[in-house]
Amino acid sequence: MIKKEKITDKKSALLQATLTLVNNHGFHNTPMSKIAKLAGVSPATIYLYFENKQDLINTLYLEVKESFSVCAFEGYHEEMSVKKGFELIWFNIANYKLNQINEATFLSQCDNSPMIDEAIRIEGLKHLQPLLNLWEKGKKEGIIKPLSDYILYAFTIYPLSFLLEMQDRDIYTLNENVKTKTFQAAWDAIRM
Amino acid sequence: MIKKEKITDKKSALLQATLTLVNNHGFHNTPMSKIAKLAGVSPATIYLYFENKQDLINTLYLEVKESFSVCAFEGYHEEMSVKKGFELIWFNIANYKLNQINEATFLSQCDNSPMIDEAIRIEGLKHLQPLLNLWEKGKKEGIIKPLSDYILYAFTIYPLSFLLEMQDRDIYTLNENVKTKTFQAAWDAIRM
Amino acid sequence: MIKKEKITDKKSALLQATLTLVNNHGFHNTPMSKIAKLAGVSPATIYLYFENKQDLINTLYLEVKESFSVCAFEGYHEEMSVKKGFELIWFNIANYKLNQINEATFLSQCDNSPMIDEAIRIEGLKHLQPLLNLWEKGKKEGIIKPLSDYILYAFTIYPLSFLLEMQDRDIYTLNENVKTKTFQAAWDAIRM
Amino acid sequence: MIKKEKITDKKSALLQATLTLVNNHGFHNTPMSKIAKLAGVSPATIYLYFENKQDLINTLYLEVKESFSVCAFEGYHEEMSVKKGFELIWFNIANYKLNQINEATFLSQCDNSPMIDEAIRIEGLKHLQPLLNLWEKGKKEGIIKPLSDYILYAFTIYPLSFLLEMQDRDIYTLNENVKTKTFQAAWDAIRM
DNA sequence: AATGAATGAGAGTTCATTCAT
DNA sequence: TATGAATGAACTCTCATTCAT
Repeated sequence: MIKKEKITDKKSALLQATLTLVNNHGFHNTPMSKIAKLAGVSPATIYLYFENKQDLINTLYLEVKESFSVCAFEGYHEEMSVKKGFELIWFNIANYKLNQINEATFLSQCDNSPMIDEAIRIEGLKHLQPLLNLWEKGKKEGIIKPLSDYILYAFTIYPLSFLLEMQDRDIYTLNENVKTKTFQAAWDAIRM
Repeated sequence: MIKKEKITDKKSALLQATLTLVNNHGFHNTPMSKIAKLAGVSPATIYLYFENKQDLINTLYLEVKESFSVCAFEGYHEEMSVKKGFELIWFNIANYKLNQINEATFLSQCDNSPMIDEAIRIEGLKHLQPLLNLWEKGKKEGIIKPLSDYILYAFTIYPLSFLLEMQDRDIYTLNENVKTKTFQAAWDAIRM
Repeated sequence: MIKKEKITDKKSALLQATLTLVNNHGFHNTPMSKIAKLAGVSPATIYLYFENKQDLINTLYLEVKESFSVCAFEGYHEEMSVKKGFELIWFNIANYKLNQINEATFLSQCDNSPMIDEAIRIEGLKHLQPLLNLWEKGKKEGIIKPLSDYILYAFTIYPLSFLLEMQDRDIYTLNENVKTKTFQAAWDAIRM
Repeated sequence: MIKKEKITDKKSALLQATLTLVNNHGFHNTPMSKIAKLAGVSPATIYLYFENKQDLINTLYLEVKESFSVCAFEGYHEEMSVKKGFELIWFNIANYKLNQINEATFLSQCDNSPMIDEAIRIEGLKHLQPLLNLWEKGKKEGIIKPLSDYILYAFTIYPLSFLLEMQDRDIYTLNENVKTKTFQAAWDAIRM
């Protein structure tokens, strides 16, 4: 029992260290040696838990993406109305991005660079399916504009990445009041 | 005169080579030696025109950003109505992003990574001033929602980066008809 | 008793694994971890039976060399005539090299590389003493050319290593008929 | 001109250093860093002249093999009688192996290990063709035993490798007189 | 006796940058 | 101005060996 916990300890210490360092310096400016040092292990130890640097990043990506998805759809069920459902999901995502800053920043970096293997990236995309289903329903009901999912995503969820980045750089911070107004913009963009 | 042209030749050959290589392989997978080879010069020559790799990237970034700005505001003058002005600028930017794919991809890469020095990035932002002025006017006239410029940007211009990336990866392509509908989404997001 | 057998079990499993792996991948491409895995034990266990990698190899070398010697002189007794005795030993060795391919290949590899400690190598040579005695007798009787044992060895036994290697690489295989003719060559080389 | 000589200088210094170190410590105990040090250059410089360690070894192998072939067939022409031709070649090779000890030892090591790529090894074999032709002629004339070239090689040329090794280890040295007698053994092995 | 986890030392290789010409 | 040659520093990754259990 103690043993297993310890193992998990080291593996997650490594993942955590990677998250921090990649966020602050980028993938290519994060040598394995620094990850090891921050995690408090020897560089060689990394290779007990991960095949190589790419595998380490991929694993971290999928793990964070998973935690993101869980947050994104928390409290959501398919019987909800389109608007209510979308509102719930949007705020879930917004809160994740603006509160879990480290994780969100990391996902942003990954999604905007060839740092993650294409196959892994695609695997990570599956998590959004419920949102796509919701949009489908909304389009059928004439509530949402008949646009490609890519466009709907681009004008509702993707903008949050920009706001996250602004917040991360201490340029601009959203408070709760503004967040509600921002949701209105997102909803106006895609509603009929 | 001839001499100066020649110099310019080499410098811009280097910038062009950098653009191509960074786009295709990323900043850290683009060694100076390859840039030199593609530009047809010796690695040492790069250092006659640029201080170091970072300076080369910064210079390229500012140059491309400048060309982007010129496009963005082509045909625009401050007497235009808010809606007309915004429409013009939005389509200018959309066309730039979807047609000048190389330049746009490069800007996207830079804006989404710590590859560009913060100071330089801020300098690049100044170019958008006319758009910010337009929004200011729109807000005063009650045409545009009273939101921070960052939010307005996030929900109108920034989404184009996502669509550019989709197009770049051959996942989704916008035709003219859809582009018009997409503009509608952007406008709906920020109009009162 | 059971205990001792078990120990022997593990030790010989390790030796066997080493033989296989070194034959297939060479000394330096055979990590201790792979030896352990193939033998079904932990890497640390190796060090209960052997001081280090070098000791493991040395031990294996001497063991195989011993089995080789047993084969080489099977059925031989000093009362035999020089020719008969030499013929017996030569065929014994030839059959060993061409049939016990794994062991023979391993010996060949060891003998042709600085992989084995010099002291150990010399110890392994002692096993050939009966053959050297036979040659001594042959020289005295005027049946065998008065050449150094090194030369006699070089032109009778050593060539078999080359043929073994050819066979190992599927380049050339000796059948029984050719083997007899080959013995004739060996004998002609050293007989008066 | 000076420049080209310098280039050749460094490349051949590297090849020479490799020869020495591989001879003394084996391929896998010869790190690139030591090769560089012995050649008086930086490790990175090696990669200006060779693709990687394997390429360095391959190049050296082919170069030495070439010099060996030149020696082996010096003074030989196809009009010679079988015996005279064989004698010439055999002594050429013997002298090479016993005098150019470094080169010969290196070739021996390469030929007896998977250190050289198979394709390169095959390329190196072509050099022996004149000897094979000579044997063919000898077999037709009924002067040489009708045995496979592999066997003829094993009992005439290959034994020299053993003697070379003995000499290299200061165990046994051939003088001119003995060398002649040794030739007799080689010739007796394959003549009718 | 036996182990899985852990590691320090070192391997091959790359690259931004410099220097002699 | 322009260069090809050269390099020191740093990278990722491997492995013989050890240690706590």
